[in-house]
Amino acid sequence: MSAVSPRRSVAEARATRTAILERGVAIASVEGLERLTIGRLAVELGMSKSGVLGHFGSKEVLQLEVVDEAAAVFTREVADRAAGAEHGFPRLLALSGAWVSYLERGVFPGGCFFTAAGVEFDDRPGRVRDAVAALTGVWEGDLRRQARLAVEAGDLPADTDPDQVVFELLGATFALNHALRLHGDSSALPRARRVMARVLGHELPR
Amino acid sequence: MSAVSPRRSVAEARATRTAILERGVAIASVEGLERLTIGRLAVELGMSKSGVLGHFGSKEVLQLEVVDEAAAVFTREVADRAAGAEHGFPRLLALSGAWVSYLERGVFPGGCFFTAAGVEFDDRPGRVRDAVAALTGVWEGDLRRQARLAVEAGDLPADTDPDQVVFELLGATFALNHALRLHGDSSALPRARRVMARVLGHELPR
DNA sequence: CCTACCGATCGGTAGG
DNA sequence: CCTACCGATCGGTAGG
Repeated sequence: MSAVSPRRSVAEARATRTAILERGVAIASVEGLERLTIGRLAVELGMSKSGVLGHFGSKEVLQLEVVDEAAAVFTREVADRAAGAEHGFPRLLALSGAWVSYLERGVFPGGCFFTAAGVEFDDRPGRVRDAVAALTGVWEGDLRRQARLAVEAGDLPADTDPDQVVFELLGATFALNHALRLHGDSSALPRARRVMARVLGHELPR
Repeated sequence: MSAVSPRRSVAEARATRTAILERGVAIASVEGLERLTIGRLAVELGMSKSGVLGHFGSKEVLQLEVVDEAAAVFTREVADRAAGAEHGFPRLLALSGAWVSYLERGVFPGGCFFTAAGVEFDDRPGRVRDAVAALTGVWEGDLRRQARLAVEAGDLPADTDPDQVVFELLGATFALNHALRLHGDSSALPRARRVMARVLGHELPR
């Protein structure tokens, strides 16, 4: 009979690590990356604190890995859903629709993970802040690129500022997340779609 | 000779209380209402923990008073600056301009207090969440009322949805706060003004 | 992966 | 307004 707790196989260790990160993303989206504590993860997963910590070495590394896991979820639930659309205007439209759908579906139990993490860490220097800012920046850069391509292809007016487009799409999702989470007001969903449709000059796909 | 520390006068106690709240608002805007700890306030103000706590009785009451103090600052720095404009369209325009100016001036050291508090508490039931949601709701209601008056006066198109106007103004300020705080990107200031000017059909006052 | 432990800090109380 | 203290929890380490 093999021992029950110590010395798990590599595959088992990896499964444990995944379970920690998935639970961590859920906790952090609801209560923030700071309230994601090692002891709490340990209790919820039926492990010891040092068992949890052993996978990461420090809380900061745990936070960084949770941020990366959240980015993987966002990519899967938003970007990948638009991957079938051609670059430029069709992709921009598909990304916008998938972005609203991601909030509508409540992919993270606490709303948009990156909205929460951005506000939580924007004034705290460190690796977590840098990671959140970089990932957000990549997403905004992707959108900007699609907007630029759409202008070049003549699908958006020639005087369209791609940065302005990204700014307005971001604003719509922030305002939507706010209405849904703080006020429980789902009537903001068509409002967000309406803003995006106006910015892009076209109805969003569902 | 009167004693140096215990038994302050009523006026002195009130001054101490004000100092605690002002420091508390600053800390909370940067690091959040949760990291606003009694011990930290005590150290920064050169007091004992129980000296700080004695003014409020519990951390939750301290947080509620800090939220109220932040609301007073917001009223002074935004709403009051537009109080000279007539109700309806002029007021809506003045409020929007003052709102962007409030973010540009960096009234709170950590950016918009209510954006931060809203995201921090939106998924945590309790009195703090209720207070933040209520204050935000009052502000949104004020804006909606001015938008409605503007429609009734014919200053905004008759088919304008006041809720949509408020949603888009909110989005502009959320996106602006995000760009300023997370990316240090002040080029978002004219973008926010541009969004608002389009929503209102008129340039913002400075 | 565990137990056992560390110093630091949390919110809060007793008593003056 | 203070000192002195409480139990709980924090991140993290030693050693297996």
